[in-house]
Amino acid sequence: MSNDAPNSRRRRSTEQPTLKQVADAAGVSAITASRALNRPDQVNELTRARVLEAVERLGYVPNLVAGSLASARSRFIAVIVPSLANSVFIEVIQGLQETFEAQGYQILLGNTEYDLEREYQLIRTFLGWSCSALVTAGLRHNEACRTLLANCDKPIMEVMELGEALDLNVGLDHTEAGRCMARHLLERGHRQALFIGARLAGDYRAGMRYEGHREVFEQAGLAAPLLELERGGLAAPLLELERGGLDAGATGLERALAEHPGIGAIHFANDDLATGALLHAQRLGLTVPQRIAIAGFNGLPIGQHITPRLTTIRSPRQAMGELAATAVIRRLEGQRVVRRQHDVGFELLVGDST
Amino acid sequence: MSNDAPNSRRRRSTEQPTLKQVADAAGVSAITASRALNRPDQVNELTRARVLEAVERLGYVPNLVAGSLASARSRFIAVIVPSLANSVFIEVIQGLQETFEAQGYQILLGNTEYDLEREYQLIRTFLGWSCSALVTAGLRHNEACRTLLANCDKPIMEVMELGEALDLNVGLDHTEAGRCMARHLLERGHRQALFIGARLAGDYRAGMRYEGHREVFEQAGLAAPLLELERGGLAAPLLELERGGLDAGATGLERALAEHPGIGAIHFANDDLATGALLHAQRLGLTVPQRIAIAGFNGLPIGQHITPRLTTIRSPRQAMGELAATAVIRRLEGQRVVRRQHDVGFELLVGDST
DNA sequence: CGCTAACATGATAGCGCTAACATAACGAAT
DNA sequence: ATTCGTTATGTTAGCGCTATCATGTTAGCG
Repeated sequence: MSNDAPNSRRRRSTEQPTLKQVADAAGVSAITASRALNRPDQVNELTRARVLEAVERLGYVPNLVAGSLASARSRFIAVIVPSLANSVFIEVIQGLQETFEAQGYQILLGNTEYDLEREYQLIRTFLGWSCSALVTAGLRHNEACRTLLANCDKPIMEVMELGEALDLNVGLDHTEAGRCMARHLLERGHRQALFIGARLAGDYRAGMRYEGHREVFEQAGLAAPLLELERGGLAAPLLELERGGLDAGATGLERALAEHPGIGAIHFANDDLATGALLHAQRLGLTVPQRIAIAGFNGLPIGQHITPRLTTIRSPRQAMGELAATAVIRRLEGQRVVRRQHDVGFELLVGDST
Repeated sequence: MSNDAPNSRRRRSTEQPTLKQVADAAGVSAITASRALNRPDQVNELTRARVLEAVERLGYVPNLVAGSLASARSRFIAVIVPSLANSVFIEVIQGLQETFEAQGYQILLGNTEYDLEREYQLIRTFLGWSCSALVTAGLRHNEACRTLLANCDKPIMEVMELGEALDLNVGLDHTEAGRCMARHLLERGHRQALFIGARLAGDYRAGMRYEGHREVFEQAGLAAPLLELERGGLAAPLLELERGGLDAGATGLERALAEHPGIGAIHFANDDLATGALLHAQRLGLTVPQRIAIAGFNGLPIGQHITPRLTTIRSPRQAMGELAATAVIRRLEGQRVVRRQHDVGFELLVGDST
């Protein structure tokens, strides 16, 4: 039928039908077929029906790579997190994914493993895929990253924490969260409180919570000792933390009792550690909160199911993802974004462990 | 210098430098620059150095979309899971991601939300991105999916469970796991055991475990009652399960006591439910395992930290992801894959709750 | 009846890269 | 000197799609 002259340099890879073949089958030009699929309102209804019928009949699957190249748009959203082992990031990803997928965007997930150089490489790769926007967990990047992000002229969304953002920012104030819990401990009469975290160089948001905690205690004229488990960055080989921190929490409690005999309360950097410690305290026969008070951070379900119920701080993580995605989508659709920065806040859950 | 005649139809979108510009800057042809970046061994060392220098100087970021179109390869791996809320899938994803990323592959994550039609749409999209391979959680697909997968001529890896797979398969035998736990319960003298699951139509692997459980009990001449919480598919709006099943486990215990007064043991479909029930039993003052024995499935850390320690079955989920990725990579690199099917097995963790 | 606007469709030329083939230079083997 | 193989590089022609501009067709209007 059509021009099948065996051109010397043909190199079609798959036998997948192309848009051209669909168009021929429907008796229209390629561009009309393209419009029938991507801009239905620009095409006559009957024409469109014929194209869709041909698509169905031939089993056509659009080549999105070619489409992206031609249009220089990709509907990819780069999402970069430091870890998948921490449920906190998973919940944010869930919120992002749900919202982006509903609008036809595809997430490209990158895991830096708490390595800023790795983040840079991921961003380069994702830019190479002409992603429409980038979402990163956290505000800390290395110099190369920051340059790349600043020059790429795409929406950048930084989530998890608030601060001096490159572009858009949805998160919460971790220092304030630390202050909040510290005030709660003081209110409950705990004058001797220890903050326990792990690898604060990597988990720097926990470090910010400690700063808030310290500020409050020092303003009250009290000491604010810190006990850091597995010091160092989170990129170091994982030990106890690998399994979610429950073991590390137990270890933390032991070390607290040994190294800070007078301590009456422990403010843990997260609920995993706090839960591990609480369960361990029960094994040791220590009453919580009478002998030792325990506080956490994150508001994980498990903390609200154990007895005594864990005092902790909950942040709306899934909502954070949803809000972030919504703001990015607004921007992509050309609407002016009113708020570049959005504080999602947090909630003190007063349990029976303090 | 070069031909800058203003062609009428120019439509370069970004100001990003192209490979051609890098090549010009390095004084070589575009293809040489391409080879310098992608096949370093095919290019003279000095030439390559000049190209890399130009890349650095111009801040060139390769356009992977164009590269994929030209080569009809994409280094994308489609990974399709039914949910991100369940840590079980996250762990598999972790194993996959780690292994694939190390080999330069990028994961495209899709979430079906337990909807087989959604799975079909995702697969179409991912095929449109010329993904190199597809990994799906589970063996159940609808007809359209199966057709698409069978005809796409790419490695297909099905993980989580073992059975009649389309291509490659890494997983474990859930029916056997159910049998294993049932035998354990019988050994411990529990003649009156109830299986509690939730939404078994969606979580059909739990249904398989129940089948194994039932088989063993019935062969012993015993009843194997089933209590299904929130009956229906997992795509239905989530209620208690939303928060991970701890609440649902408590509810399950209550209902078990009310509806099956004589029951002495409960075999839960997973550790979330079992942990929720165990903690609730403590609140109710029921001794575990004397008054009621509790078993789970998954081997989550929390189950091993509560008192009494939860009897459960652990499967190597991260390793499953790693093995699956390794097999897919082998296939992609043209090596013959010896085992199309790999049983990763499971491990009975005997705790103090049975 | 001509003029314009709105709609529907098509021809052409890229998007930025790489596969396939072509060429050149050089030493080793015949 | 001729042939061959190896290595390094270049020329050309796409990959499959869509942006851009052009054209045709119909309706609306004074």
